[in-house]
This record gives sequence, C-alpha cells and structure tokens, in this order.
Amino acid sequence: MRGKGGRQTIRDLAAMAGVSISTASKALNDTGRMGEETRQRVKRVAREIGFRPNALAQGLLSKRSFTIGLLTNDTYGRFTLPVMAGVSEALVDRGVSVFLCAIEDDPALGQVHVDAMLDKQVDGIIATGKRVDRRLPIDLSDVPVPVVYAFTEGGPDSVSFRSDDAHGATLAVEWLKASGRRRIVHVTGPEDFFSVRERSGAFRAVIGNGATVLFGEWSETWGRDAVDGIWSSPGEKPDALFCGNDQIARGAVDALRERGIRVPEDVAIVGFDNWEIVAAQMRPPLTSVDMDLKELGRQAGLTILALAEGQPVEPGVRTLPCRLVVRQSCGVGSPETEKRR
Amino acid sequence: MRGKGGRQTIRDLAAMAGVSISTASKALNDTGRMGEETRQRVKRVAREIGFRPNALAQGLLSKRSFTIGLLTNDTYGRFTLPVMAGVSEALVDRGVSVFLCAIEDDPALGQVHVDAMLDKQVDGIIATGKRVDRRLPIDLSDVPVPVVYAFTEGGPDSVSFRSDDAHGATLAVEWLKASGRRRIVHVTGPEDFFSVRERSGAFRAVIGNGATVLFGEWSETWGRDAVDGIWSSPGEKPDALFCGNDQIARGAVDALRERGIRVPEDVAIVGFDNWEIVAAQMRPPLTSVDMDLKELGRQAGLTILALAEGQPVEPGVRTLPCRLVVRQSCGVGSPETEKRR
DNA sequence: GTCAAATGAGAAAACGTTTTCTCATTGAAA
DNA sequence: TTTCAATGAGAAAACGTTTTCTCATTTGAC
Repeated sequence: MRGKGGRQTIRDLAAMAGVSISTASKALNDTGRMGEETRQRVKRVAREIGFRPNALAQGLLSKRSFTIGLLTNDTYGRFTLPVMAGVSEALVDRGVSVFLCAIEDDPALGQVHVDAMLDKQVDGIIATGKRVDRRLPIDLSDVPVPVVYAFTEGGPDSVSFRSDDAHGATLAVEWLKASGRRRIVHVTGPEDFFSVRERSGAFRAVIGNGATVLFGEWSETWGRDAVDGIWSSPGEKPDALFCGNDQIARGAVDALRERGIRVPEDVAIVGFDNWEIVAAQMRPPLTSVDMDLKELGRQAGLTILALAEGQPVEPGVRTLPCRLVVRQSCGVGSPETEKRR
Repeated sequence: MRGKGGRQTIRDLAAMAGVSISTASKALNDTGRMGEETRQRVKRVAREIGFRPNALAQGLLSKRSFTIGLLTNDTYGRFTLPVMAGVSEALVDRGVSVFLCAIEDDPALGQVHVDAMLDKQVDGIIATGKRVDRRLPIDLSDVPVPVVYAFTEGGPDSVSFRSDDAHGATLAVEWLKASGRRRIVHVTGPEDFFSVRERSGAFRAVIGNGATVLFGEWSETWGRDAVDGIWSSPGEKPDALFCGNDQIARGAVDALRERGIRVPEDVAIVGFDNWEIVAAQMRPPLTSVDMDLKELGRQAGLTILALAEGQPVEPGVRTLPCRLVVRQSCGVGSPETEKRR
C-alpha cells in the first residue's frame, strides 16, 4: 500500500497516473488546463493510493502553514480548556492545526515557545489566560504575525475577546427579580478583579439604591462566612444571593442548609461560571451564569483566521453575551433550562 | 530591523556576511570546513539580524518536523490537563512543538485531526484520554509514525503509560494502618472501571480477610450515601475511609460532619486524585493520592521523542508510582507533606 | 488550404534549508 | 621546483509542492 520509505509523493502519483508532476498538481487543485478525462484519472489514482500532499512543502511555497499557536499561562484552570476546545473546533475544518503552548508564568519559557512557533511559521497566535485583566508574561505586540487575545488582557490596539460579565450579572439578577425575590445580596470575589467590578457594577445598576455587595475571596469558605455574617447580624435577611462564582455559591448553600434555611424556598441562589462539575452536582443543582467560553474560543479562532488571510479586523475589545443556566437553586423545579436575554 | 516582506532568510544572512548560502548554513550548524574567523562573522551577523531558520524548509529536507500531535478526547476533564502540561514541558526545550487535537468522542473528527497531523509530518503521536481502560474512538495502529498512549488504553503491541493505582492505594492504606487505624472501609466508584478494580484489589491485599469495599458512582452524593448506609446500620463503625476519588471523599466528610462525627479524630479520610481545588479547600484539607499525571505526560513526551529518533523502545504498559499528599483529614495536624514509598 | 485561437500537457523556477561535491589556494614535504 | 594533502569556500542537488511559461497539437473560421 505505502511506498517503502515515507509517504507517497506527488511524484509517485504522477508516475502512476502517467502524467507529469505539474499536471498531477493541477489536476488535484482543479487549476490549469487539461482534459477532463486526465483530471479524473489523476484524482482517482490519488484516491486509490491515499495521496495527501506534504503540508511542509505546501507551506514553504505558499507562506501559509495552516497552523496557529495557542499560548496559555493557565495550565490547570478550568477556563482555558473550553476556550481551547472552541478554538480547535473553529479551525479544524478549515484545515488549520493548533500548537498548544503552556508557558506557566515564565517569560523565558514564553519566549521560547513564541520563537518556536514563529520558526514553524504559524499564521497567527491566540493568547489566552486565566484572568481577563492580567497580561501574559510576554509581550506579543512585536511579533510578525497577527495576534488575538481571548480571556486575557491585550495591548492597546489589539483585538481581544472576553465575556460580557455585566450582561451575565444582569441576566442573573433580572431573573431573580422576575421570580419575585426582593432582597438580593451579591457575594463575590476580590474587588481588584475586573470581572468582579463588572459583575458588581451591573448588580448595583439593576438593584439600585441600597444594593449590598460583599467582596471576599473565590472560595467556599468565603461563601460560608458571608452567610454566617449576614444571618448572625440583626436586620432583615435576604431572600436571594447572587454569588460571584460557583464555589462561593456552594459554600453559601452549605452554610444555609446548616442553619436550616431552605434553598430555594427561603433563599434563592445563583452562581457564576457554570462549572458543571460543581453546579450540576450540588443539591439543589445550581442556577449559574455561563460565560460561553467555548464560543469565545470559536470567535477568537475565526478572527485569527481572518487576520491570517489578510482580511481587515477592527481592533478593540469584543464582549460576548453570557447565558443563564437555570437549575433548581432559584426556585424552578423544572428540568434544566437556559436564558439568554 | 526586519526585511520588508517576511523574515530574513539564510540568503539575506549570507549576503550580509559576505559568504555563500552554503557557507552560512555550515557556519551556523558548526559543520563543514571554513576559517574560524568566517564562522564567527556569520554567527555574529546572524545574531545581529535575529536570523532564525525556517522550520518548514528544514523539515522538508530532514523529514523531521520537530512537531508531535497530542490527541485527546477529554476536553473538559481534569486529567488530561496535567498530562498535556507534562508533555509540553518535556518537549519544549528539545525544540519540539505540540499539536493539540481535541476530538471529543467523534471518530470522524479524530480521523480529520490525525490526517491533518500526518499532512503536517508530525514525528509522532501521543494519545491521551480520560479513562485508562477505554480506547480513543480512532484506531492508531496503522499510522506511519510512532504512537504512545498515556492514560488511555493502547493496542496490544503499543507503548503505554498509566499510573500505578495499586501502588497509590497501598500507599494510602498503609499510611492509615501506620497511624493506628484498624477498621478501614473503601468507598469507591463503579466496578467496571479498571482503576477501581486496581485500587480495590490493592486495598483488599493490604487489609486481608474481611475487607469492606463499597462500589458506587464517582459523586459526592455516593460518598454521603455510603456514610449514611454504614452509620445507620448496626455493627462496629469504621475508623477510617479510603475513598475512590476526592469527590466521594468530600461527600463522605460532609455526611460525617452532619452526624457529628469528627474528622480526623473519629474517622480518618483519604481520597484519590489529589484534585487540588477540592482537596486543599476541604475542611479539613484532604489527604489524597496524587497520580502524578504531569510526570506521566513528561515520560510519554520523552518516549515519543526517543521513538521519533529511531531509538528502540520496548512495547508494553509502564506504570508510574503515585504520591500520597498528606493533609489534615487523616490526623496529621502538621503542614502538607508527601509520601512516596 | 491557411491562419489564429483554443486546448492539453510538460519544463522549469521557486520556496528556504542542508549536504555533498568540486575546485582553487595554501603549506609542507620531497 | 615538483607533488600532495590540507584548507577554505562556493556550486549544485535535493526535499515536495505550486505556478508560470512554453510548446505542440487540435479546432474552427475564413
């Protein structure tokens, strides 16, 4: 089936089809002039021997490698995985492959990876991280190929993508209000996170005067502590909590249960991130805002492709809408549903 | 700094250094014969203009692309991430880049990715998955490049890597025994998982007659249910639980706390997977078996490299030892420590 | 029957390297 | 001086494609 050495080259194909190399090439690419019979014969032989052109040779000539680099400093997190999957999905059927480069937070390692990618003639680079308001440890503004940023801070004139956290928060709070909750408290992460400010800002905008926002850390512990703090101090208690992430929500639900407070009857809970493995397994399952990171990755992939093909792309930050994945923690007994508006 | 078009080629370099292309090449690669002065001059100019050879051209000639493919069907899981990081880490400083291919469970998609990788002349393929006893949805036994399997089932004569779960389980149980626990119960996942059988087999081997193993699912709920089942039936209660993963452990700890049973004073708990985000945040922090997946990835990377270079590698399954990461859930109040033997 | 245009197909150059071969110059030994 | 080996460096082929030319043949119109 296969030649003794490596794979079949177009040379072999041409010989087998009884034509010249140039004719073989033109036949396969539907270019040039030749008899229809010849073209079909070449194609048939190509199919029979399973000929596939060597991408290295093609790239050398065309100066397009159909390869892009994906740089990430988030080796363990749950954010980049969906982004990567989205990028990969968007590009695979255009024949573009993705180099994965895990650079931790090491600038030297980052440089090594970037150099390697450029040596391999990537058509573009997607930078992605674990936090929307932090830059990667390496400067990409001078690389000679297009760059797109996804879920990480880009330079001033760069193209970047992030989720619209304000939209996500609005979705969550509007939903709680629509289901009759009136005293909603926002328990979230450290205020120096951009996304925390976005979410809390939107929360305040919807609630209006007297909105209560509690900043803390991204942990279950903080969720518990927040609940303990609220319920052990005097005054009217909330009938809903909008939590900054799913772990905080988890802690809050646990603390409420320990106090004998029912979720969702007494207090409705909404989380953020829709981290399935947590949100769906909680009892009750957690309603949560999904940032649709896979779609974000898809968009980033399509954009880097457009740039690589020379199409103009307006610089700036593009925000993608979130989805609210409704589960039982906010009072809807029905099976899982989804809200986008 | 850079030429008007793309990057500087060896042609430009040769012109600038006042030598021929061949001399330039030989100078850079420390091959061929030439005056030391010439060699240094070429190297200096190369450094000055930041010359880097085009890997596509090199690959075309050498038939080595310094590129490998990493195939995974685990897009969201927490297992492949460390494996990928390990692979990447092992290869980056040998100048080898990694193609990430997320194929879900779709054979067609898998074939597309494999074809794309072969077109791009990868030097080898690492297949990795989410379960050690399941195959990827695509057959790799016929690809014309070396293949290594990591954390997924390989073919009969393949090279594969997995963690030594029996060793991990032994480590855990020995540790519990050494700290004085006598009535240890194993609460674990579904018996049709290979790793479940490995772990429970080792558990039984260490405990001997009368070992209690409870099979269930990989969820917190099962952990709770198991505890409820044990403590609500008559008879002597365990003084330690060895759980099949960290989620089960988490459920067990929660259920124990609700019953007023103290961890670790009354019951010691050890988990499996050392899923940091769960294990370290639990209260008390969870002692857990770490499969050292990053090291597994590293080994897989080094092996595929050896194969790509034509070195002989014995086929078979290689198992890597686990580590026990000791935290407070099993009675050691001291800071986090680690056991390997 | 003549000529131009259309058609079919191959030759050759190009992409950016590495490597082998060739050749002129130098230095030393005879 | 002559001869040989060693030295320094360039020419050219090769890797596997694509693309631009070129050329011979056929077709059609007059």
